[in-house]
Order: sequence, then structure tokens, then C-alpha cells
Amino acid sequence: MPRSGGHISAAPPTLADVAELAGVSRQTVSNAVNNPDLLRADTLARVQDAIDKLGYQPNRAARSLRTRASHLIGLRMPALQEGTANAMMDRFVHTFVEAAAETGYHVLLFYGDPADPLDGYDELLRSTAVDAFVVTDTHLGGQQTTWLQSRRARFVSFGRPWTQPDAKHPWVDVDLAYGAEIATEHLIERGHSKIAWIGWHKDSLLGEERRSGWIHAMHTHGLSTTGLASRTEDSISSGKAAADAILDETEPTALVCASDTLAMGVLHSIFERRLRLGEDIAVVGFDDSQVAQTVPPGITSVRPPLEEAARELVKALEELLATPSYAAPGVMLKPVLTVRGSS
Amino acid sequence: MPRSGGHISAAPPTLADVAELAGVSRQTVSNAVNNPDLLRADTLARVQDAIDKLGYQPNRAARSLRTRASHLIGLRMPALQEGTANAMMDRFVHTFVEAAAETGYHVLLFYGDPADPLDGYDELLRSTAVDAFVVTDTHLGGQQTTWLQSRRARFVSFGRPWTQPDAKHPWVDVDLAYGAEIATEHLIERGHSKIAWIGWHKDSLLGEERRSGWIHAMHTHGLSTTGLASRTEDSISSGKAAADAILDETEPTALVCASDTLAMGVLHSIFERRLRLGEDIAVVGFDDSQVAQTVPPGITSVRPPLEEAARELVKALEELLATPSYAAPGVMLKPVLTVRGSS
DNA sequence: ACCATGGCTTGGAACGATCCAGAGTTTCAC
DNA sequence: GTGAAACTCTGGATCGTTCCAAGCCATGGT
Repeated sequence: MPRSGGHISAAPPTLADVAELAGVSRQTVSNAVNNPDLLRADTLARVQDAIDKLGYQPNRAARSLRTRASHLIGLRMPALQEGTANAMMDRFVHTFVEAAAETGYHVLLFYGDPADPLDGYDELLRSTAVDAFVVTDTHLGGQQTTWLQSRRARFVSFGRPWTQPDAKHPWVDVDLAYGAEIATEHLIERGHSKIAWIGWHKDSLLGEERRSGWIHAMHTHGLSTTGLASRTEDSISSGKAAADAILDETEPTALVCASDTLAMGVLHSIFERRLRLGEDIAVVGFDDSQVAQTVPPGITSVRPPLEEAARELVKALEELLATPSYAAPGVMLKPVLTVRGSS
Repeated sequence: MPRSGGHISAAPPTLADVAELAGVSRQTVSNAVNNPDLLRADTLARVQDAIDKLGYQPNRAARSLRTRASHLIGLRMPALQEGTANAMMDRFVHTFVEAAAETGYHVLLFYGDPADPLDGYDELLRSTAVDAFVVTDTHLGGQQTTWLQSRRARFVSFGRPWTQPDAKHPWVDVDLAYGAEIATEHLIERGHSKIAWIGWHKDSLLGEERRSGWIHAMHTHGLSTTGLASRTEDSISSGKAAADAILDETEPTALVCASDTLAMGVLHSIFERRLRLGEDIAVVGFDDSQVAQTVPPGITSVRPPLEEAARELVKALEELLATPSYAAPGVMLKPVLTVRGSS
């Protein structure tokens, strides 16, 4: 049965329906949508009227098939750790989706086995389901990015190419060594001099970077760091254990933690010792998570500009998709310190 | 130039490439992928070999165009409130993406103007970009669901149809009246009798539901509720204000809060009064958010089974997409109480 | 009056898959 | 040995869009 163009039907209207109603050819309607300046003003108006009247929207599948572009960006669902304070990704994803929408892209969330960093990418790539990917965990090693590069996939990463300094893909990252530095300097300004560091293990690239900021600030101000550093897992219990040990041994008056999770561990220790947070002892965390924002009296925390990062990534993505050979310089953003009651 | 089937090329292999390599027709390859039992065993093996050799995956756009199914589920990015403890959606989305992946669906995240609950749906619907939606904020009024229904869109909702008891779409929700009940009973068991309620305004459907659970538990145990209830905004500062007022007036020994955010407000009040949480006073929250899990000594909280909810929704979605006329009974899940140091 | 120019519009082909109807082959009962 | 039924496989049409090359029609220079 031929499609009865003109009046309301169950199936969505097609280009042909609009063309018939406007009395032009299909191609002219297509041009009205994609290259309006090719049409004479009066034709454009007539076509536009028909489009509005029918509520026409181009069929995405058909358009994708022809143009070989899906206008979808793939984002692998970041692993969710129960119990840690890292809901940071939420804020990032939110702005990313918003910024992407402004340039006509939607986000395809997919799942991959946490044990295999590459799981899920291949299928989407081969089925040409997405135009590009956003990779978020570059600090776990360059597996994902090198693999994507070898498959000639388009992608940008949130996180510098830690292990491949010569990587060519666009990236955006936050300078968290600087973050540790301003956190430490904030405490120095507040009159502290025995400022401890509770961070991650030596093999954590992120951890070592943040740690270097603390060391730099301390040394710049002529303060000693001996006996004040601690390395442990990123969990509340190990944060508490580390705090217990360092508070017993060295009696610092302030602690800088590599994450809000560790900071919460410190709070547990303080809670047990019946110390007053922000009065007897100062604590600074990282990430400016929900937890840091809400725990009384509020935890001073290094806030990464996730919104800005997301927007920069979308911008890079746009250029990358417009110019396949596009090689952007990496963008390094500076975090800010959100000061709260804990310091 | 005709496609040179057989050896590696930049463009992904197509059905025709596989067919040529296996020495069968396109349709046979298509059947091998979609209806393997239609083929003779040896033919299937031969085609499968060719598929593996070329690394063939059906092109999603082409398949979508023909079958009118995208295998994508639309999820509008829930509004993100800075400063509240509600990162609950994260957990939900995570399991949802995972469960959806198991049944061959991916999730399309899209953005809509927070001021307009319908923004974004129309475009995706008209362009046939998604097969169905998941609606998450049904308590804000039935606008989204009624609109989707009128457009004959397929969808399921996380949240009962509050204002339309006769709605036909599948839904899943959590019985949070029951949640408030077990929270209150937990406190009664612990020996409390003056148990206050800090909840939301009267026009909040969710708030009134939770409140009814508290009232029911109190009355069942012959306890009075007069002077023990408070209604306010869902924010830390108003939680603190409500706690201040109720602690001054009625001196309860325990408080049940309609959300972890309010519970955090209560904690601020307790912090100021230098009371010991879990010793001098007990607090129970809702949502079992990151914050409840991490704040020392841990906040006892009503935990909605989000993972189960997500899986139920995917199941309903699957049936809905298989049988367009499918009308599922709503599913009501029971939360559990996670007991921590605050009680 | 004629041809070149450029702006605007058009029909046919193509993207890569699945649907459909029919052709070829085997199986099996009579 | 024959016909029907069942099983396999195939070619052509189709989904809705954009690409392509060609067509139409005014305009303007010669």
C-alpha cells in the first residue's frame, strides 16, 4: 500500500511525504534540512512549512547509513566502586552529555567487563554504531588508547596519555599536582607546618603526581616532609589506618589526602579520637565529592573543573570528527580549592 | 570501484563480502546471523568461518533502517543537584546499562532542559532513534508518561504512576512507606520511643508516602507522634534548621529523615551541639547514598534495591518490545535497612 | 539572436541490511 | 516411480536518506 502523505498516520513522516506536500522533490527537502542556502527563499519557506506541518525529523538510521555517521559518542560505563566517595564521574558525564547535545551528538553508554579494559569497544566499532569514543581511565595504562589507535578509531581521552608521551589523540586532563600544591599552601597560610600526606601506592601514577605537589609546596616553604608521608589503598579503612599511624607517630596538625575517600578514613580516625575536625585538626581532600560537600563541617577539597573538561573534550571531538587528521595539543586544566570547615 | 572482497580493507566488511568468501548468497549469511537453525550444519560452519575470518559485524544503521529497531533505550539524564546527597541514580544507571547489555540493548543518554520535562523526547521519537524510553521522575507529575502514551511511544518507568492509577505501562518502584516503617521499628527495638520525623513538604508524594510508614510504625507500637514531625525542603540547611527546632522543642532521642540529605542536615545540627552521633542521639536516613556509607560512624539508611529495580525494568522492557500490547502489572520492591553506627 | 554562466531543482543510484516469494533439492509415504 | 511436503537457499525489492550528475531556467555578455 502506498504511503498516504498529507494526513496523520501511525508511521513517522518521511522525506517523500514532505516533498509531496510541498510540491518539490525529495532532494530539495533534504537540502532544505542540510543546506538551506542552496534553496531560493520562497521554496525554502514552503518546504519549511511542510516540515513543520508534518512534524518531520530525518530518520536517524537512514541518515547514518548514507552518511556513515551516527552522531553518537561511545562512553564506557566507568566501574562503580561501592563504598568509596567517587561519584565524580557523575558530574563529568552530566556536563559531557549536555555539551555534546549542543553540537548534535548523543551519548551511547555501554557496558564492558571490568576485568577487560577493551571489552565492548570492538563490537561498537565494527558495527559502526558510534562516531567516536571518550576514554576515561588512561591512568590504568595505555591499553585502550593504543588498541583504539591501532584500529584507527576516533577518540579523545579524559586523562593525559601517561605512558605514551607521543600519543597523537586529543586529551584533556586536570593538573592535580598543582591541586595538591594549593591545598598544602592553603594549610601553610592557615599557620600549619606539620602537614602530613596520605596517598596511594607508589605504582599509582595519579597518586605520585598529587604527592609531588605536596612535596613541592612543603619544600618551597622550607618545611620538612620526613615522617609525614603515608602510602596506602584508596579505601576508607586504609585511610583510617594510615591516619591512626601517622597521628600516633608524628602528631601533624593537618593532613592532605589524595582523595575524599581517604579523607573520610581520616575522619573516622578523628571521630574515634574525639578530636574536633577543623579545630583540633585540619583535613583537605581531593575531588570535591558529594561527601566533602555535605559532611559537617564540610571538607576542604581540591575541585577538578569537570564541567570545563567535558566541554573541552566535546570541542576537541567536534574538530576531530570534522578533520580526521586533526591532532590537538593536550589541554591541561587547573583545579581550584573549595575551602570548608575542615580547615 | 567495486569492493574487493577477501583481503583486508579500511572499510568494515559487509554481508556481501562474507557471502562472496563463503560462496553463498547474502540472505544466507543474514540467516546465519539471525536464524542459524534455518541453515544446514555444514553451510552454517562455512559461513561462520567467513564471518570470523573477516571479523564481520552487521552494520547497525542498515539493520535499524530495515527492521525499524535501533536496540537503543533512551534515558534522559536526570537533573544533577549540586550539594545534595543524591548520587543514587548513578547506581541505578550502572546496573541498568549492564542488564540492558545482556539483552543486546545499549543506552542512549540524552539531555533535556530541566525546566521542561518533555524536552528531548520528541526529537528522538520522531527520528526513531530509540526503541523505548526509561522514565525516572514519575513523582513530578505524570506529564512525561501521559505525553509518551499519547505519542504511542514505548516506555517503562522507574516510579509508580502516582497520579494515574489506571496507567497501562510497565513500572517498577520501591515501597518506601515500608522503608520508613522498618527504619522506625529498628529504632523502637533499640529502645527509642521519642522518634521524630523530618520530611518533605505536604505536596511531595514521595514525602507523604515515607511519612505514612513512620506514622504507621509509631501507632502500631502505641507511640505518640505529636510534636515530632517536621516538614521542610530537601536540603542540608533546611534539614539542620528542622533538627534544631525539633531538638529544642521536643527533645527526641532519635530522628528518621526522608533522605540522606536531610540526615546530613541533622548531622550539622548535632555537630554544632557537640552531641555524639549514635550515642547521644540516633539518626536514620534514606537512599543509602555514598555519604551515608562513608560519614563516620556511618549512617543507618533505608537502601532501595536499585540493582533489582534496574533488572526488573530491563525484563519488562524486553517483553514490551517483543509484544507491543504487553501490559505488565507494576512491580513493587521492598527496601532493606542498612544498619550503621548512627543508630 | 546565441551561447556561456550560474543558481536552483530533479530523478536515479547507493548505503548495508532484512523481507518476501519463489526456486532448487532432498525426504518420504503411497 | 511419483507427488507432496519439508528443508535449503537465492535474487529482487525495500527501508529513508544523501550523493551524484544532469536538467531547467533565467541572466547577461557578445
